[in-house]
Amino acid sequence: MIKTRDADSHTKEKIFMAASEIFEEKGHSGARMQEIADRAGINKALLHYYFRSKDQLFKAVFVVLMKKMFAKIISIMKEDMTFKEKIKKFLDEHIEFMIKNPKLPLFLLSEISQNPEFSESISETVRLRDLKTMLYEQHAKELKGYGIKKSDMSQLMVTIVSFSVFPMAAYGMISVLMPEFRERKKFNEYMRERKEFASGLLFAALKNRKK
Amino acid sequence: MIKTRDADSHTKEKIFMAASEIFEEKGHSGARMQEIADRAGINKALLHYYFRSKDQLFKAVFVVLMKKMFAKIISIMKEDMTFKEKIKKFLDEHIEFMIKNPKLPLFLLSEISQNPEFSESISETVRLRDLKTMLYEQHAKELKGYGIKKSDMSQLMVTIVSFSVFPMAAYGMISVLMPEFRERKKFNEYMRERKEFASGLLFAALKNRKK
DNA sequence: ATATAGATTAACCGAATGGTCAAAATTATA
DNA sequence: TATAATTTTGACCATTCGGTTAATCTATAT
Repeated sequence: MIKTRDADSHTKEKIFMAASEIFEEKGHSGARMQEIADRAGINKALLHYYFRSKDQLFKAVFVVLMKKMFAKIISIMKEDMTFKEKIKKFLDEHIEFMIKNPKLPLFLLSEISQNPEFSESISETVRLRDLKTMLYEQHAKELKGYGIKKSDMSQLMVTIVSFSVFPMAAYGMISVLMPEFRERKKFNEYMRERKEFASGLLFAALKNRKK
Repeated sequence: MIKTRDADSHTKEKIFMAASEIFEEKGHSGARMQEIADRAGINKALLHYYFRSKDQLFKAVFVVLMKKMFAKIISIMKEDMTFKEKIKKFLDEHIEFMIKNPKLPLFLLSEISQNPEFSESISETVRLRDLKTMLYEQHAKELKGYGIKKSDMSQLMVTIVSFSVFPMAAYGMISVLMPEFRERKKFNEYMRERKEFASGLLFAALKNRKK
């Protein structure tokens, strides 16, 4: 077998990065192969040489971005900490991650909604079968202390994620309604304040909840 | 002037409805004029007869859907109630509205993010200049009682909206991670439970917040 | 009945788009 | 250096897509 030269992975990576950017910005149907080629600085035919079709290129990008998004979440949830510590760490790191990848959340939400057929390839990729059950069993005492039943977990988990993800996904809308956030720096500041606000709100409520 | 026959407005409305559905499902770039014509049961040329171009048709639909989404929010916020009552009513009616229009939230978030040039036509359309300031002045005493400063309002408002909007926008993702919600009925149930959960969480926290 | 204006359609157009192919260029191997 | 394998490119193809046009149809007014 002949070895691949370093140009190989290099080019493939350039394509992959360009594709990630374009797809994140414009989505699957809005992206153009030509534009991806241009940004990668290569000929369009090369796209099809490395990735057979637009769909396959998209799928490759999508799966990686999906993993990227969930990797951190899952690893934090598996660490050896109290529930409260986990949530705080999650808010901190997840918000920092999204500040570096601001278009990612909305991209993932949109594409998964428009292409439900990816569902399968995702649940294979993102291994977290039943995160909420796992978490509940792991922190049963602490959570019961907060007055949280197992049946509350879906509401709780979605709420926690929404604290960080929603403002990021809704950035466009927010910056229209609150023009002070058109400046990206101001918005990032806002997101960082949100770490404290969200965990403060959540645990103030939970503290109050136990009877 | 010759009067328009009933076919006129009827047809235009059929087109508009078909376009709304298709655009909501697939977004601006994913939608096809032919598909819209098919769903409306008319010839493609008629689309261009009533609305000059795809962009204009889209814009017409977008503005109306945007109004539809904000109309209720704004009217509730202007009613004569306590802040707490407003929030509860908002959660109730907004969630019921979204159950009837499940694709709408994600569609608006996506399109506004991809076409920031709509910003202008929106801020004209959606009149709520500075809702959070208005609300704060209206409920100054009540909010101060909760320990909320004016500077907390952006965090608070986004949080309240996220309670209802996020799970709806993230339905695709949620139904992958929590397969029990693939059944739309179960998910709607979940959303209705959320009314209580959200206001419960919020006001439990606020109660705890005042020192 | 005939003329008129608006509504609707089939057929068509040009540009854009995803994709292919054979040749050229580059790199690795013998 | 010669040869084989891989990478890269320009030119090209078929299809899709938004949009146009001229003709047909329908209803109303005179």
